[in-house]
Amino acid sequence: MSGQKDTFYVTTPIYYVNDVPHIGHAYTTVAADVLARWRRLNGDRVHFLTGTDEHGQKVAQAAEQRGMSPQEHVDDIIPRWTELLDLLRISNDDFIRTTQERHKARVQEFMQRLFEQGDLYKNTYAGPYCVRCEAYYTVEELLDGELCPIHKKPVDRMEQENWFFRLSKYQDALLKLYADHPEFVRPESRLNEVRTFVESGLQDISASRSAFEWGVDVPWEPGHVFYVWFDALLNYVTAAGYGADDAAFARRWPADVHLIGKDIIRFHAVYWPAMLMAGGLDVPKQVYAHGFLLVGGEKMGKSNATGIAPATLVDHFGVDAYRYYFLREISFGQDGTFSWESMEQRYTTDLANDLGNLANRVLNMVGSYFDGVAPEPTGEEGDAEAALAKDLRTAVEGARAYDALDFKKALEDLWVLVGGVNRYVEARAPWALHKQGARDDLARCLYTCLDMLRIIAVLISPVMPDAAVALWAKLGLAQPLEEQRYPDAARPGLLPAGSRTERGGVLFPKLAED
RNA sequence: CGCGAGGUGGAGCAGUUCGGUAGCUCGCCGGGCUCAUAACCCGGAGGUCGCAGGUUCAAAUCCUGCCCUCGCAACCA
Repeated sequence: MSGQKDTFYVTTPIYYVNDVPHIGHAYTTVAADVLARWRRLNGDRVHFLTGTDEHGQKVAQAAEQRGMSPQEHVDDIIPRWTELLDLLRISNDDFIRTTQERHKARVQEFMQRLFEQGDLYKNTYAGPYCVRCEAYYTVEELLDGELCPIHKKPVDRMEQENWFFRLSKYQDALLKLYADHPEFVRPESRLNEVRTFVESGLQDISASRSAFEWGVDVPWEPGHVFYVWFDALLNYVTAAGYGADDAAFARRWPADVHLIGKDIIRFHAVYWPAMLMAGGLDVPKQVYAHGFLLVGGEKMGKSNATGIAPATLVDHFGVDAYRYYFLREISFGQDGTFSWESMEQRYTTDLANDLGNLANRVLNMVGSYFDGVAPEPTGEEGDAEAALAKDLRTAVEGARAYDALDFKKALEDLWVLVGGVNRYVEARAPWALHKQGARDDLARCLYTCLDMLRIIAVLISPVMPDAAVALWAKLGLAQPLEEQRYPDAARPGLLPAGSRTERGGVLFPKLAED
């Protein structure tokens, strides 16, 4: 019974099960996975959660159209999401579905508590309502005064008796949270946005729906289900063991970081901490909102998003390149543009030419000059080694940028080392040393190259797990890659001389012309 | 006066917190090397850092005003 938090807990949003997975979903999920793998590399105990949001009116309607029960429907389409995780090598420790009993029962308990302490009250809400959006609109928001601004379809007039959450009661507590813990919302510009919103005055929000049944039942009010956001947000605690496994929950909660897209920041940075305060739980340490992916210069929507399924890109570029591209190309907190051309360029330049070719040329020389056995580094070190040592420091220190979710910086700094080893090879010209018969210098040079490749394999492993393992295998290292720890494994000289390396088999083959 | 983000060589970006040689990738030009996936390495051309003022010995970086682009503006993820 430690009762102490000792686990790094990272989450993605739970994805709306009716959606078709697109690169936006994959972006958040990959980033969370890289963070999880990075913390594991640091020796932390990690709990990485993702999952699906399966309630709501649209799900029920989709099911009805297919002549299925809602549960049959979601069970049927859930593989879309689990396949995405496999496709992208996501190392989540748990996968929550909001239709699971472990979730629903705990949601009811949590909300019952809010009800009993008076944080929920009954009121009537009336207004224009779009069924497809599952949302009320104000008259001003409607197109021509009668059409849903998103679906361009006529809206219904809806009047519901709803249960409301006293969000307004937590306004001051939220402002205190932002003041005391500015790191609660990242990047900083998002915090400013959130603070301004809260300062402008919070209204209570409805927490239940009575027009349909597909949701978590409100225990004290038959015919009502909880509004899907209350249901959905609570996944972060129900999946961590809240109310079911107190020991596990204590080790995990509060979450270290909720990774989200900037579109849902209000729910995570305002409603969610207010709910937790009401429920007597700690708020998460951080909500990190990343930017949007733009496609063809436009905000990604359903139309252009579905045109580029993650699977299409993975088929063409491979899973490692997929993961690498989005994190290297785009500043995580900001919007970024996806294009097929830039992805091709990243692949060819960074992966095939710089890294893949480096591994290939080094392993080839070790094969030719030392029969594939890593030599003892007998020769003296010189200026070339000193320059390389500087690049190594850049890469090793740069890796800490993973902690700030600055993937771009971490990878940029790592590629300083990749370039550095290429420069080192040029400076030492091992092919010339071989011709001169300078065996000691040649051994020093190629040992150093192999040792640097070992470190590179460790440092790329959070981002490119498959490529890291492949490179690790080529180096003939006996100790498993997953047992390596940062920063110890990034110290030079740890590659055992005598390792049997393997030539041939290209890490990142040139893309086929098409 | 709604809020926020962005406007840096041909393209895409970093740098702006704590002012002081304008950096990276790609593209272009020239050279080197030959171990390697025609890959790698070196050098070069190219920018009044949106505009106009101000502070300062010194501003992409601080202050003021303005212009342009894009999001958000309460229950659609």
